[in-house]
Amino acid sequence: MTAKLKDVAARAGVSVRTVSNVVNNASAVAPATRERVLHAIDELRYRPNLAARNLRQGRTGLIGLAVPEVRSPYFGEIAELLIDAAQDRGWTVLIDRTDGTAERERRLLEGSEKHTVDGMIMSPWSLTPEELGRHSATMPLVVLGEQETGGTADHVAIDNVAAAREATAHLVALGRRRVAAIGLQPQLSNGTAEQRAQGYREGLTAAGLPVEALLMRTVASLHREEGFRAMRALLEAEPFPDAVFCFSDELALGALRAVRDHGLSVPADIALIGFDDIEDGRYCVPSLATVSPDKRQIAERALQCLADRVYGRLGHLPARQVTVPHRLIVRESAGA
Amino acid sequence: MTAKLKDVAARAGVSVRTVSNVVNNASAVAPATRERVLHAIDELRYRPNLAARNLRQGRTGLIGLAVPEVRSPYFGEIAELLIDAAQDRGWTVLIDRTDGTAERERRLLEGSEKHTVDGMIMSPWSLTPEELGRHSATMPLVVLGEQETGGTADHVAIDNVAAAREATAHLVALGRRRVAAIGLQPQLSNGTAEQRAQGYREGLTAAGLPVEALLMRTVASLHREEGFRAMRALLEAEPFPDAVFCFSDELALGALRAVRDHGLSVPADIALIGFDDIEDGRYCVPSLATVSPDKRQIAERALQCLADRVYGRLGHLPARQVTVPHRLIVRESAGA
DNA sequence: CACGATGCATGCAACGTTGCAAAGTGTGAG
DNA sequence: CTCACACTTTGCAACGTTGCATGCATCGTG
Repeated sequence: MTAKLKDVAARAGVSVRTVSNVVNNASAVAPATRERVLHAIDELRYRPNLAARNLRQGRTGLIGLAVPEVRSPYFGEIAELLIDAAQDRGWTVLIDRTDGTAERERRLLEGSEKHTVDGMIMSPWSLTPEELGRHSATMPLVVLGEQETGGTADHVAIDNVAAAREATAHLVALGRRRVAAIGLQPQLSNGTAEQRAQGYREGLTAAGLPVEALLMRTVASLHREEGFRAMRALLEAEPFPDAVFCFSDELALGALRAVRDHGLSVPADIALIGFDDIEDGRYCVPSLATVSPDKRQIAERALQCLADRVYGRLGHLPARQVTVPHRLIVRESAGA
Repeated sequence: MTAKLKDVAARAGVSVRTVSNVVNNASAVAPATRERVLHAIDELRYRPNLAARNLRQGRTGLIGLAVPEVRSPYFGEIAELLIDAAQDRGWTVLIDRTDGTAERERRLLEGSEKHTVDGMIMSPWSLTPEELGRHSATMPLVVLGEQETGGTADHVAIDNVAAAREATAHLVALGRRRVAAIGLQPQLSNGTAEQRAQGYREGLTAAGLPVEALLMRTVASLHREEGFRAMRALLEAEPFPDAVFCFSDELALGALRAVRDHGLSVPADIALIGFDDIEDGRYCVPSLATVSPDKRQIAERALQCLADRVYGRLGHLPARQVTVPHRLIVRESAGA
């Protein structure tokens, strides 16, 4: 059995309350007493029982992070940054994976109401904005990568439309005329893909190029396989695109492989730009041009929003929309 | 304020205790009563307060997972599999990142004694076996990827020596005579690198080849950059190696890039084999040969061990050593 | 009909901590 | 010498849940 406050108190010859005061250095404690208590704590290897503390205080020190998948490089990096930022604020992060299914996303939001976590950061995939908004009434919620949600959930994201427009514009600036897009997901209520598609169309239109349905490929996920599959489909139809804007770096890596398998060269025959700036893109051959969201700032701002809601009066703040900067990183795959 | 048992009890016109019985379907409850209680629970949107439950029961339903980094593909995949396996057992996984520093590893083990988690799974990097053993006395601990630890911690790992030997033997079987190794970490107490080095040496010796110090490169981490750096160093000295066994796929991906930058071809000029079988290796160009540990089984066995310790009497079982199978996957980078 | 067995429901206490209010101690000013 | 005041310490209650023991019907059996 582990030592508890009572044991420490007995050992140090003071009241339970005084030990608690020392542990939390709340209220004034005489230096001599503090010394004695600390010594007792050390001797008995006392560790506060978090369950009891949480019960008493009504907070758990845990926040939930729900992402479609942990192993994806993008979410992995985001998760790591969030954990750091959380630690600075004394929080521990509970990571959960939604697989991108509406059912798991819903279940997590409901489960998060079991007082397990003080708040939740979610990167939704299938859930409708309305549903997200409904839950934010019950518990502090920050949504990543999604705009325009009802309710009181805060939102942290980059300007996806602008980012996609810039990426497309860059490909056009290279002299490419048949710029394809891989990554549309019309079946999802998640608006991110639609925003990037919108930016892509705007980029083409601004350059006076037509928007061709045949150059826009839908995918079932943002994984390499899907990029591979979509690129192969593009290559089967004549004429080829001479550039492709992929809605994620992983899609781009899959596409890259398909182009090489087809005996063509990147960027000579087909230029590629991805999205997310994952580490792999910096080391593959050729290195991958990409749109780089400021991930550190995403993590920082998301936690700031959450802290405001958890410590401020819940529901008092209106929903906030935080836009984080991004930049286009030109590497070999797009003519660097 | 959220509803509690008392509120539900009042609503349903029964005692608090009966509601608790319904929630946990413990003890017999008359169908009619159960119905009434469930209805009240639904109306009030009651959710059990985990902090209170944990305090009462002395368990938290959380287990800790400490890995050097979350964003690394290998640990990301392992984490995901562990989360699945944990969920099957009603556990939630709390992921923590150690950065591979002894200080953070130590802090996590100590922190895990705050009754936050029921047990811990750790992939140690810098901590000495003795230190790990010491903590396993206080809390159920399962160690991944490390052998020969004192104390009562269980160990789950593949046979690293054999795996490295096989990888080396394969390169030799391709006709390569100057087989280098990238990934030694003599400064670490973590034994994994040493075991792989041992297997590498055995593989060379078995083929009648000399073990050359100049062909064995140390690294500071298992990241791409380090693989890149180490490979460049190997290329600067004449004569080149004609094959390289990297102690991780990430090292191999960095090395691959260095070889290409140097104007050489993989596998024609230099064959490469990595370790871990991460997803990236299947899609890069050329695809990466690798040693593939059975990750699913690692996760499954680790959780089995932990469950045995948490639910069985702590400390009653002697330390167990579980060896999980692996296999060599030959892809383009090693002559497929 | 009496009695024990069974099924169902309940009240009390406790898990380890902290908020609150108040008690005790000592110091300096009036 | 007394009183006000600051400093330090304390006891009690409560957070929401479940283990334990027990009460109260009802039922089946001898």
